[in-house]
Amino acid sequence: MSSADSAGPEASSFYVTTPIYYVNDVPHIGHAYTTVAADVLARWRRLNGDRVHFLTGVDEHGEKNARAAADRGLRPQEHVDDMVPRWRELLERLRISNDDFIRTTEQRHQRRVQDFMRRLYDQGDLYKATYAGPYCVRCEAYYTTEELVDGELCPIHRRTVEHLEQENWFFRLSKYAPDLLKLYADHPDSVQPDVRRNEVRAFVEAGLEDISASRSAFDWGVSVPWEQGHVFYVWFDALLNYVTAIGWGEEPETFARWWPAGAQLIGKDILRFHAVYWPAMLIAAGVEPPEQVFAHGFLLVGGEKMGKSNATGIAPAQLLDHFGRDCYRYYFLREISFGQDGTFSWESMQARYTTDLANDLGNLANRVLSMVGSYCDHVVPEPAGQEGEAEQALHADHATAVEGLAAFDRLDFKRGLEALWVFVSGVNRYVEARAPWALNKQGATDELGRTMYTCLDALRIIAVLASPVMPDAAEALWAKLALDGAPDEQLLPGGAEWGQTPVGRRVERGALLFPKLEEDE
RNA sequence: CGCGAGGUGGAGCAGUUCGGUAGCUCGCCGGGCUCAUAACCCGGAGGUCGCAGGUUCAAAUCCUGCCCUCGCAACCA
Repeated sequence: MSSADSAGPEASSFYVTTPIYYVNDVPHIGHAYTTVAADVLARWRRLNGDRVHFLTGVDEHGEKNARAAADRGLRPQEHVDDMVPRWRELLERLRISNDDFIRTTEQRHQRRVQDFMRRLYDQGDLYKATYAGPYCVRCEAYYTTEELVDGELCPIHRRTVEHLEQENWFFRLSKYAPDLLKLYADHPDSVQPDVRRNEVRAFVEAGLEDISASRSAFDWGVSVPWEQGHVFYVWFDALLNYVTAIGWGEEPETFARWWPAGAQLIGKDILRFHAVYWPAMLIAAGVEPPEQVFAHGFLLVGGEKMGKSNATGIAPAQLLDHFGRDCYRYYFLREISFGQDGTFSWESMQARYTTDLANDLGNLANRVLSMVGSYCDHVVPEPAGQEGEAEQALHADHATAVEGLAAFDRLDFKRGLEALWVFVSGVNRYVEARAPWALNKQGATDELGRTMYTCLDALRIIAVLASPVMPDAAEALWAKLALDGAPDEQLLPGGAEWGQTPVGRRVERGALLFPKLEEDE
């Protein structure tokens, strides 16, 4: 938990990234999953007073894009320009609060990639060698003969591979194995979860080979400045986005402010690139590795792994249309342990919506506001009367939520949301315990005021605490309570403390926060 | 002996680090309340914790063997 009593109130900086997505892909729930998690983390850190820089973007280079462009009769740049908007649309629909969006075709990126790579070149970490073998264009990868299916098909795409012989520049990855092992040992947080770190450590311990860092068979990439006809291998280009976007080599102050990244979120499929190659590149260039690379699990659909390659993707738009943005953001983080594989199903999403959002939270807001309307003439009453056992129980639930949400710091969103819901149901229990309808009948005005004030105040706190995950609902609740400012402008821990709801405001019951959905499909 | 993860009431999971009443969500059954989106609250039934041994006063938790599932195995969101 962040210490509230540390002397220096100056905000710490936190840089969070998602992978840059391959423009040529169709956005699916896997992409959205990583992006939402990063967004929640970013919003959570902001809520806790950190200065946050949140980066996402797209990877536009590589032979695959060049070929896709050719198929459409377009120049590569025209093709990627045409593809980028749908990625931006996804961010908007999910209400992602990224501070920057990088495209690898941008000049700022290309220039800095060249500078970075030249540095490795100048110090002898890149050397020229011939690489030959079966090559899958769609993977942009060489395979060994044993890996091929039926001796000629790419194991991923089941397409015929090509035989390629290229003069490539190689990066002396093997040289940095000791540094990597030291990194894993000294900074266990640098690769998370632990399982994943063990995996990469075992991989590195088994011995590293150097990896090719350039391609000469095509030209859609960042050109190698010291050799005509070569472009950098797309992974070197892509990984460097994390530092080029914050001014590496050209804006030292900006760079120093954000780097090293506090959290780089990835899917476990690209673990090796981010937990081995990436820190090795940085170490080679004399740059600190990120504080944390966190690999989440896969979303399984009907027990099947989904991914961009096997195209079993489900369109986020379909889910967003049906369940809405807040539910989308909530569902995946609440249902699945971040870091482990998890199963997505329409039914479980429907269940989460109905139970957690409509019944527990939405109905709570509605019943409280309804009672304030009937019993208090729509006005926030004085918290008169005495606190009793009911309030004490509620305070305990509140503490559970506040403490439990610190799990977000460890990217354990599921635990954090579980804790928050202890408080949500705690307020429902509180309503039962106090039975405002009975107090109203008895004419126990003071007790009634205390009760309704406490409920409204609790809703205010819930709006603040839920705002990183459900920004829309948090705002809607905020408006109903006639509060000033916005839920995400509050700061923890103060913003989630009791007694800050102003008395005397007129509150609005308004529309349901989460109306029940038709039980279709 | 390639590396790793996992097998817990109908479903999905937690608990296994530092052995000692097996917990949660959904579902099911019963009760309560009536402010609320047939919502909310309380209680209950239901488990040989993959299999077989072992250590121990005591094991889901430690040890051994086996079975099953799933990832990774060099450049594949």
